[in-house]
Amino acid sequence: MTASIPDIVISRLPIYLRALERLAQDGHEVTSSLELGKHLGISSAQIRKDLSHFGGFGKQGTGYKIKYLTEQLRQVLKVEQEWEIALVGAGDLGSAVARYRGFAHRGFRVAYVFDSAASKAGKRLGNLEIYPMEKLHEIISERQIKVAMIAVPAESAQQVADALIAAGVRAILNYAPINLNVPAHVRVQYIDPVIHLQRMTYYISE
Amino acid sequence: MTASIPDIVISRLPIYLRALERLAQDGHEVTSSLELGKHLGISSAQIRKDLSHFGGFGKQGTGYKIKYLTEQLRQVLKVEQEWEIALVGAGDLGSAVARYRGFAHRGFRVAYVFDSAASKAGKRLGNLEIYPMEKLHEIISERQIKVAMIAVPAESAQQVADALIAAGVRAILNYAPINLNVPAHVRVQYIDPVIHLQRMTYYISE
DNA sequence: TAGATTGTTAATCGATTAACAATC
DNA sequence: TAGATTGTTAATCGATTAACAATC
Repeated sequence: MTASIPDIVISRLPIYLRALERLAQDGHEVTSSLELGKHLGISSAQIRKDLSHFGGFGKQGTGYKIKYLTEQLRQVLKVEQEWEIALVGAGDLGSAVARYRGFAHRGFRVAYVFDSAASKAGKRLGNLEIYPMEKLHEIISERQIKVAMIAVPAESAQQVADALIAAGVRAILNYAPINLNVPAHVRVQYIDPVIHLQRMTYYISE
Repeated sequence: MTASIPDIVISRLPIYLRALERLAQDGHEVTSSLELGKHLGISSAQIRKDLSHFGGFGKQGTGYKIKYLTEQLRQVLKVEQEWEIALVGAGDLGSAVARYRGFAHRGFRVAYVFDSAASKAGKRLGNLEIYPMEKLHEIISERQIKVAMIAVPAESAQQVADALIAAGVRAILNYAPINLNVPAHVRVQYIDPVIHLQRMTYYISE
């Protein structure tokens, strides 16, 4: 615990968690680093090494109890309880994100939605009220929201990020196709489908 | 060109391209590895090293001409011309993806949409017709579609992937929260917002 | 017990960075 | 020319893998 754990290790834990949940759904109760590795295209040694940073979760000869390992990984990642998320942007993309049912049971819930359009303020998105940007600081700081998603055009993404951070947000998932400048205590992740697509076309030959 | 270029290098090129396009939009004509690196939080040495895999795109003393470097990177990534994309799944998420305007001018266009629901077949999504799954093989193989996106529930994602690959698809962007098993000649990328969120909460302390 | 699989060490492999000659 | 920045080499750093003793 003294030496900090490489971020690349942290980045694989959610993948393991997702695979474990699927194995559990399929009725499995126990798995091994070899089986998990085959599912994910990762070497068994890497999985064991990654997990060993946090403790010995398995048993020699038998492997890992799925339910137990799942609980442990949830604790490590701090997703045993639900984080309330603030979503900024209620356009096509923001609406789809707000309606996405995949957050439930994985540690997150979209709890507040903001949009700069005066025409949208007060309207509803599913069972959520859309708040104007003027309310952002008050709500986020009072409710101590730490996690946010940005689904606004690239041009306004940076200023939205600044406002979120000023209100206390510590983790931002940015759907706008632009790099954000943030202080060191804030984490940012990006979702840009084009980046992924461009990364694959390189390999497509005639 | 004989030694294959590391995938991690390829994965950064779209990021560089996106930053260059933004600089161009902001009226810049020239940049340097140092400036680009500051924007992206990457060392200038890494940027120069990455680019040098493909040729000398800059000039000592002055840096890189943005327009020229942009063209070169587009060629390397094979996105000078537009790829037609097949989208499978026309639910909330698929609809938002189909309507997303960020593909234009970045090398991609959603050209065909498929959905398994009989109720949706023949309906329109924007200006695109929704085809039934039965048409998938015929259309994708005849039009030689090589790139596809999957926006169906996790339970059916693998069989959709199998069908796409059988029809000739070589690159899949998967929005379903599940790992796909694909043959070696097919590339897969994943978009799962929860994975990104879980990767950040680890770092949030009280 | 015999077989299987973990956790961990050491070896290998690969990626990043520092430094600088080349040169615009 | 003097200053700046590239492209590239060598050094450093870190991550992955192989191997195996420990042990269930």
